[in-house]
Amino acid sequence: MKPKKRTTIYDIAEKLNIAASSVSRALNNNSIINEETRRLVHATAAELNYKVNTLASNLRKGESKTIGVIVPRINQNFFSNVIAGIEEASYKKGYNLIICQSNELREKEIQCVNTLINQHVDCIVISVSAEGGDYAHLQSVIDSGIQLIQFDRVAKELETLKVINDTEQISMKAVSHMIEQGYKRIALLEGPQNLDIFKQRKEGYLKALKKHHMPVNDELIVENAWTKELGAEGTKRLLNLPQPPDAIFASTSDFSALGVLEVALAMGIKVPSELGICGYSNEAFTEITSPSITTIDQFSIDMGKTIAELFFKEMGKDASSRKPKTIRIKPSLIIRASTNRKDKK
Amino acid sequence: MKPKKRTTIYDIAEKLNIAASSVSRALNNNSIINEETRRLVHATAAELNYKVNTLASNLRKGESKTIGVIVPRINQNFFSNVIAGIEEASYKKGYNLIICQSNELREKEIQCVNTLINQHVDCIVISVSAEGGDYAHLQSVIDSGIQLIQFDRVAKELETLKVINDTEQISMKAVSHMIEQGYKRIALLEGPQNLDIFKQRKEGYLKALKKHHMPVNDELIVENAWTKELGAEGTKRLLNLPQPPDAIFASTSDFSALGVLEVALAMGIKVPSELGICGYSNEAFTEITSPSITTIDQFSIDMGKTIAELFFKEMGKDASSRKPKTIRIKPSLIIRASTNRKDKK
DNA sequence: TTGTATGCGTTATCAC
DNA sequence: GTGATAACGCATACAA
Repeated sequence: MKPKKRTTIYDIAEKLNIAASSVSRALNNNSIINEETRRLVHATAAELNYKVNTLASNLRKGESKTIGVIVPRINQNFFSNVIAGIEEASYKKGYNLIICQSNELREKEIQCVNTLINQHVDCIVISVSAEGGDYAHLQSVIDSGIQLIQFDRVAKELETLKVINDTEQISMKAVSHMIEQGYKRIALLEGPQNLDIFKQRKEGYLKALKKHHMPVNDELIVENAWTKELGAEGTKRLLNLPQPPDAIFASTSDFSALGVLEVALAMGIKVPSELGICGYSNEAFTEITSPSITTIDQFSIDMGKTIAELFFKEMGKDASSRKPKTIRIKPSLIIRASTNRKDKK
Repeated sequence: MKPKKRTTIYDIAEKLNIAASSVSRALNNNSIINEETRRLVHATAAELNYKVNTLASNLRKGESKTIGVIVPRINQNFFSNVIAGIEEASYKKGYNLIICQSNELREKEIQCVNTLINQHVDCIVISVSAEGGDYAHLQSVIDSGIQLIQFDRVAKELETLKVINDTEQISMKAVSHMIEQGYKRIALLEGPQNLDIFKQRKEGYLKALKKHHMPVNDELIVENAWTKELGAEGTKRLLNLPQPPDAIFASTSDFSALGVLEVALAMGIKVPSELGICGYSNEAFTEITSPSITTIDQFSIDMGKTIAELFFKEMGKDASSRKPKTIRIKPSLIIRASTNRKDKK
């Protein structure tokens, strides 16, 4: 036996001897419908266990009430928090989320974009993969008349809605904080420079040094150190220099900061007295390492909510009157033990 | 100007002076179609930037190629890992994920279920919220002919597909391990007993005690201690008993285990020599606390993949020939410093 | 207030 | 091989 056919508005109409359109109206509490038929329709719908077919409804209405989200990895704290934020805000408005992960691969990202366009989502929210390349696929989202919102890792050349952190400024603040703590040779672990956010973190680092009239030392800048392992590796190199750094800004992530910490402890280097460490993202574990790690909170859940709210605010406007717009969320420097050598008793 | 109408198969048909049905066939490389027209259609489709309307296609075909996932919280390590696993496996098969979070609320969970039924998803994957109550809404999923797969937190009375851990067994193993380490008074932090998984963890604890002929002591069992804060609170009470425990099995989560650790350290109690601690879930941070925390790895990403594979395997069968089936994934005890007092030098 | 007719974009079933 | 046509389930313009 085949799975039983689901009841439609026609089944209800037939049973009540009225037109399907009336059923539709009654169900949507739409036009001025007789209270009695409205009641009857609802009762019968419940009785027959009727469920709207959102597919059909959306097809007819030309909207999907769905937001597509593409992130490099779903199971990364920052991203899952953003997603949770988007979900919370959009659910209230009756919107659903379709989630895809690009796994940091351009090819998969393109596939995801196409799937979401095909699904006729009303909006695509994306944080681009690290692989880089051109953004023709994102342009085609815009061309399809679908609202595009970039967040965190954005392609800045694309004129879209963007929700980002004030990355450069907070990075500058973090490095300035280390300088004020008396650190003299501050190293940088940097991320892939084809992503703007990592460029900006580096820029903040450079500006802080400049502002405090400190020299920029290329041997203190380590490329592509954005995992715990790469961070650890870079740290070993740094600490074995003739003139090793006395602080490290792991601008890529808290994971690389953790790599730094582990290497330092293994080498018997005292944190924060001999080496200051600052990470990025405020991962849960930064609070509980010993010493705890200074880091930057990106307010990821808020970011998600902001994204959803931005979409709903811009939703009404039709494609041609859309203006690019950037919302900046001010991150916050969380000073912990790993850079705090002045307040120590 | 309204957002420009998207091109349909009719636009292609018109341009090539053939029937829309032929376009459809060509696009799907379906029935035996002339190679030349096939080529032409594909070329024109690309030229006009044609994108299928999955909504329409799905409506016609009566399937959605979509899997709905409901979890208490998206941004919780275990769940985001499971989701990542499901995504990875189902993406390959051309399936999309719609994600909802119940926020541990029964009411929202019911809403999520309804939304997903309305969306005509092909399968609903759920880990039920802690609030409990009856499972009529899940029954209605089954009644709608939608495949239902429960994981981790399952309602065992419902005859559905289930993917779970061997919870009781691994809990027993964890407690046995502590006993073998020489701990004599082992306390339990337990979770909401309306959820089977927490019942089973307790059961494992009890069985381990029994097996080793150790007394069960009710004052060593703390109810509802499933956050870091509640874990800490419970620990304070335990450690202030006339006869305090010398080990704590934080069966609810690593977060409560962390609460235990912090309280112990604050009270100057040495871990593991004076107090053994075992958590649950293998959160990233358990590896980097000092001492590192013994815990249980649930293989969450594998669990996600298993769920997706199970769905695809059962997919062909129609609703009436579906049999309940439970797949058990063997978790693994990860012994770390917090319970290891024998191997110490 | 209600019914009739039509279309959303596809695909499947016929004919030819 | 290809074309015409109906149908998926719903919502709306229009008529009544």
